[in-house]
Amino acid sequence: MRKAPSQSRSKATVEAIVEAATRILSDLGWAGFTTNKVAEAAGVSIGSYYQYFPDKLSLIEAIRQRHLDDCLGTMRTAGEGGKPPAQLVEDLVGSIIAIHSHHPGLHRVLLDEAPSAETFRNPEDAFEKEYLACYRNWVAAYRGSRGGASDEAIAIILSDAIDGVVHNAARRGTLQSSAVKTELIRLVRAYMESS
Amino acid sequence: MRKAPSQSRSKATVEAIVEAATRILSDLGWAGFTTNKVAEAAGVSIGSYYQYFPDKLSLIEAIRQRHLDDCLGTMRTAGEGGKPPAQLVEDLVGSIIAIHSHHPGLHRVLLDEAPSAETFRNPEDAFEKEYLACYRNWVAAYRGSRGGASDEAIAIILSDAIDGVVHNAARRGTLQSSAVKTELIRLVRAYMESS
Amino acid sequence: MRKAPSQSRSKATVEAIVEAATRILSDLGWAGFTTNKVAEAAGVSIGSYYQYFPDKLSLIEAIRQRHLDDCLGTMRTAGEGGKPPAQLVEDLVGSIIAIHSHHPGLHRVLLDEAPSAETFRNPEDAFEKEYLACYRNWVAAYRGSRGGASDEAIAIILSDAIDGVVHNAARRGTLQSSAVKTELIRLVRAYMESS
Amino acid sequence: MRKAPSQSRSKATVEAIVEAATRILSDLGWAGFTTNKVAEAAGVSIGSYYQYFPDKLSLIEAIRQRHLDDCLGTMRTAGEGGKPPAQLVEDLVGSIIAIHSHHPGLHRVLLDEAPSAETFRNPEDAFEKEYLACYRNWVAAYRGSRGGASDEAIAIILSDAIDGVVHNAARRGTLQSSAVKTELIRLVRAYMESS
DNA sequence: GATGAATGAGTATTCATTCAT
DNA sequence: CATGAATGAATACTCATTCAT
Repeated sequence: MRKAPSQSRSKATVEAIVEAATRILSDLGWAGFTTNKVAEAAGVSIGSYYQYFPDKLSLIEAIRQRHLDDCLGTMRTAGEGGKPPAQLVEDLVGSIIAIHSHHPGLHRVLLDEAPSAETFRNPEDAFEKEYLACYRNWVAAYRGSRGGASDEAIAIILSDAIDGVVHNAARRGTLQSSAVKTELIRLVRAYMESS
Repeated sequence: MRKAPSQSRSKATVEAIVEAATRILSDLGWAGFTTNKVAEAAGVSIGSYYQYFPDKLSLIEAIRQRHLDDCLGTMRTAGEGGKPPAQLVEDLVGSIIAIHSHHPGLHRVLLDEAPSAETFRNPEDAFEKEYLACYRNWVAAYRGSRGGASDEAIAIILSDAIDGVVHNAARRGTLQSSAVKTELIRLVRAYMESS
Repeated sequence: MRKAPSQSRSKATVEAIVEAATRILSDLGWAGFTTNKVAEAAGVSIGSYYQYFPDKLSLIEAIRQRHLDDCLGTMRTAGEGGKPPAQLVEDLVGSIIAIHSHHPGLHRVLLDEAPSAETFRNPEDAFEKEYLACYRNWVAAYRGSRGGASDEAIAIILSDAIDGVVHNAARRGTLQSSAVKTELIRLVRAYMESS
Repeated sequence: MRKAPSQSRSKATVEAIVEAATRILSDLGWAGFTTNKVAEAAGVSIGSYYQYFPDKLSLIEAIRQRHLDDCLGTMRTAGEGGKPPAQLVEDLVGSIIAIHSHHPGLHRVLLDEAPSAETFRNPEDAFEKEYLACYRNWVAAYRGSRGGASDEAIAIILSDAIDGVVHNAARRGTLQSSAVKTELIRLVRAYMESS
């Protein structure tokens, strides 16, 4: 972002922009997503848009970031509190599905239409590092002292498999299907308990 | 595609266009991918391009289709010939990894930058149907007569999980890592053998 | 220029653009000079404009270049043919005044409003080098073997003084005044004949 | 200017703005010269800027005016005190060169990039009138009662020739070269003493 | 008087696509 | 069939200027 909104007036402006953008992206897709249209929908002048966002991409990134923050928040809490492993899996899967259920249309656009920044799925990225660290802790807590591959290798495979199942279900609009949740849980448990 | 290339000269033209497009997409990314540039790189006039492709999207789809055909081919053969289940998994995973290793740069672009047609991951799409059917057969062959979720539900989860692991590894450039293959095999086996 | 106009159709296009630009610059000044307006006035689409000119500045440069070519042409011929010095001066001054009389409004805009390229009055520039060389020859032919400053130093002062007199007269619209010509000739002769 | 700064605080504000503007123009050129940037560099809000300057052009004019005032000051004193003609020329040329040596980068921008007001080199303009009057007096004092063109015609030619030599030297960065000064003096003397 | 958030008209430039030759 | 000159709708982004606080 070009400039941090300090006063409450500007905070509202930024909020309105992000919300309008989410709506437009959801409803019209990437093709209908123009900075002028976003500003208008937000009830804000195009000039105000560029006070806070240096360009078009940075708005997409801001939206993506909010989603990533949600995911990270879930990961941080899902591992807390010494629950039994079975519960751990159910909570994690449930949370991730819940997060991706908020704006179903948005995810398809974000995944398949909007261009991604360089940092997307880049292991050097700060978010990716912390996200993976959460998974690593979670894996360590789950598997106990069983042998085999490193926590990190398992964390990556697990994270990517869940990512694939959840995102593709979101694309198909079947994220609410109970079968998806049940089977995903079964998948995770089976993998975690294998040798 | 606008018209099927019947003569051999036409076939060569189409081939040249698709190859040039693949190269440009790989090297310059979606941003550098313009129809005029593709035509020039293919040694063809822009007018000729539009003889064979009705628009820009159809070229992307043609490229994607080649990849999907590869995947389908693998799925068709991977399930053949009454191999033992353990072998079945190894062959499948190995083939999918091999397919995605051909143009590493291209996949990242296709996944994260290029827009997808409506048919992408659409269950109504002919490719999706056949692809899923392969998985279903494969699942049926593997699991035997165990109870639980339907073959279809399992096939979808499995396909999506593999998709997630393989595509994210391709994005990171770690597709050749042996840990990816080993763990992916373990994931599939564990899931297939669970209750 | 982005691309040389090879066919006669495209040559006409480029010509129409440059002419329309000259007219607009002359009539509306730099403020009214937009690429879209130029294209429209030239009876050409904005797309055609950008086939031949990479940006807005390059069109200004093209116009300036034509003027510089005129000046250079004059300098090349003004020194030819062993005329007596007195005649030399009169021909030179007359030609320069004539060149600047073609589009009186244009010069004021080009000088005082339009941005100049890096090469403007840059001694490293090819045009500047050749232009100065002409002046040097001319000075050498005029002064004979008199001592004093180098031909080059004299050429620069002379060129700059003429430049100042002619351009300021053009700005004021007094270029046609016979006093300007008479006195400029007197200035040049006096300088050339001084010790 | 919108209003004369009467209090000392206001004077300081105006001063800070003009100085910041000079610096920015010098360092970043006309392209980097924006009212917001100038205000920020001056440590003043953009709102305050518009208290003192009605628009952007007036700031440029203020900067130019300071330079013109310098020139006029020089002209006023250069002609005083019954010096011998030879001394007169040397003082005049020396002063003009000195004035243009203060901000070399600024002059190139002011001459070649910044747009000029309608008053620029406009004979109706008060500055132009007074400046020319100085030159006329100076010419009259120098030439004595020799015949020929009017004092005014000579004054214009002289002023423009000096303008050309000095400004072009400033553009090239050769204003400090002693040859420029020597030859310019020689040019003026030769012209004044001819016929 | 001072502030700085907000404004919005204005413009250069791209690139998929057409069609006369 | 091939060519490539021409098209023009569409859009990101700037920056001088205003005015509510």
